[in-house]
Amino acid sequence: MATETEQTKTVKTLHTIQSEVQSSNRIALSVDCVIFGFDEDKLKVMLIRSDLKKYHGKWSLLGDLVRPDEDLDAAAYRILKQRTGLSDVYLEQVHTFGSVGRHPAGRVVTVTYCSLINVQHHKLKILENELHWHDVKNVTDLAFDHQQIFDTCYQRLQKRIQEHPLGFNLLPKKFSLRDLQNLYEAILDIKMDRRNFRKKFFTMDFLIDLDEMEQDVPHRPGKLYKFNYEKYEKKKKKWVGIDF
Amino acid sequence: MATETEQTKTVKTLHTIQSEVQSSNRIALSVDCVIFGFDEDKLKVMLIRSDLKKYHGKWSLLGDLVRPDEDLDAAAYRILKQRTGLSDVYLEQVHTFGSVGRHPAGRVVTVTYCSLINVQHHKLKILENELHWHDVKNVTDLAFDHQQIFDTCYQRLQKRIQEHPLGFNLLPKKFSLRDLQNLYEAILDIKMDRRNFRKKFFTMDFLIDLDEMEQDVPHRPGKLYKFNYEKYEKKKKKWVGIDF
DNA sequence: ATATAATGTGTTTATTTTACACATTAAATA
DNA sequence: TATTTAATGTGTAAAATAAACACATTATAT
Repeated sequence: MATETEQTKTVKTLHTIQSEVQSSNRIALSVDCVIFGFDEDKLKVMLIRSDLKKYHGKWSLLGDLVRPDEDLDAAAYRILKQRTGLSDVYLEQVHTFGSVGRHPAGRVVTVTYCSLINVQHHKLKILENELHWHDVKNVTDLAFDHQQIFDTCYQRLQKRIQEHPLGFNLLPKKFSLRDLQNLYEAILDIKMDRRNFRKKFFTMDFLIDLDEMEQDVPHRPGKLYKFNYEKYEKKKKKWVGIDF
Repeated sequence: MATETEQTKTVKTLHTIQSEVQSSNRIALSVDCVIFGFDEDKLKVMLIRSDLKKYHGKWSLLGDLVRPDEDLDAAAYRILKQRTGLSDVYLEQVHTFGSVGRHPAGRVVTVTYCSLINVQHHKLKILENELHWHDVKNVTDLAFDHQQIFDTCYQRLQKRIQEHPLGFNLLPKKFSLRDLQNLYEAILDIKMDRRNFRKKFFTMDFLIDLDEMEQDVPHRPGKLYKFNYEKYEKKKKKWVGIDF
C-alpha cells in the first residue's frame, strides 16, 4: 500500500492512489452468456424467461453476478456449467455493456461472453425459467438491453467464424461437408457455391477423411470428416495486409 | 421492482431476482485507456508513472474509477479528455480484465479502451506523474497487469488497422503516401513494397489528391492527400468468406 | 554543376476467387 | 426389379487480386 507521503504529491487516480477503490463502489458486475447452438440446420441461442415485472414475459440471456473472489472468466465458465452442464468448450469475451440505466435493479455493468455448444451432445436437463433453444432468426425484443447484447455477439460470431475454425464446436465430431456448409450458410445467412465451398476446405487441408459414410439419410450418403486441430494450429495463416 | 410472489417460484439469478444486486457488491470498476500516438515515424503510447509502493517507479496506463452515475463509454471519454484534452477521436472498447488479484488495492475489474490521437495536434500540457509518450518498442514491464492489457490492445490495433481506416487519426490531416506507409510499417512492424502499397491505396480510391506538396523536406517533396471518409462509408467492402 | 535522397510510375507472374454443368450413387417408390 | 428422386462428387476457364521487381524524375544540399 502507498504511504501518505507518497500520495500527497500525486493527482488522484486509480494507479497512484487507491483510497477511493473501496468507497465509491456502487456498481455491480455481472456476466451474461450468449450460448449458440446448431440444430436442424438452424442457428439457435439459449434463452430464459425473465420474470422481473418490468420485463415480464420477455426472453433474456443467461447471466449472474460475478462473485467478489471469482475471476471474470471463471464466472463465465461457472454460469455456462450451471446452466448447460457443459465445460471444456469455446468461450470468448465479447464486450462489456455499462449504460447507467440498463438494469432496473440498479447499476449493473455486464461483461458478455459467447459460447458455442453442440446441441446433440447436450440435451437440456435444467429447464427452470423455460430455458430452451430459440431460432436466432426469431430473436427479437429481449429483456433489458439483451437485444443489443445478442446482436453484438451474433455479429462477432459472424466475423469470427470466417477467420477461425469455431464452427466445428457446433457440429457432431463426425460431419459431412453438407453439414458444414449448412452451418456456414445458417450463421452467415448467405448461400454459398457448393463446389467452391468444398474446394476451399480441401485446399486448406484441415479435414480428415474418416472413410465413413452418413447413415440413415434419405438420399446418397456423404463422406464423414473431422477437423484436424493439430494441423490447423501449425499452419494457420498469418496474413498481413490492408483490406478495407 | 418484482414483488415477493413473483420471486418465490424462480431460481435465483440476476434476471429473475434482483435482491442480491446491491448486497454482494465488493467489486470496483475502472477504465484504462491505451492511447496510441505516432511521431517521428514511430508508434507511441502514453504512460504515467505509478507511485503505488508495490509498483513504484513502473509505468502504467491512464485509468480511473467509473462513477456510479456514469456510462462506461462516457468514463473512457472523460479520462481521455482529462488526460489529453482531446475529445472527438476514435475510442474503442477492447477487453475487460478481471483477475481477482490484478490490483493491490482490492478487487478492481477494468474495462480497457483504446484510442488513437494525433501527437502533432496535441502537445501535452498536463504532465502530472511524468505523463509522456513512450515508443511502443520499449514498453516492457508495466505496473499491475498493464503489460498484458497493453499487449492485447496493441494486437487489436494491428488487426483493426488492416481492416479499417483507423490510421488516419494518427496522421496530420494532410499527409504524404510515405507518411502513410511509415505508419503502417510502424504499427504492423513489417516492411511493405512501396509500389504495391501505393497501387493498393490508389485502387481503393479513398484518397483525395490535394494538389499540394510537402514543405521543408530535405529531398523531393511528395504530394499531399487526405482521406475521403464519405466515399469510404459508401463503398466499404462487405466481403464474406472463409479464411483461416 | 553535381551529388543526394527521395518520389513517381508499369509489367509480368503467380495466386486466389468466381462462375458454372453433368455424371454418380443410394434410398424410396412404383 | 426398374424407375424416380435427391442428394453427392468432380474440373475448368475467366476474372480479380497480390507479389515481385527497376529506372527515370525532381527538389534540395553541397
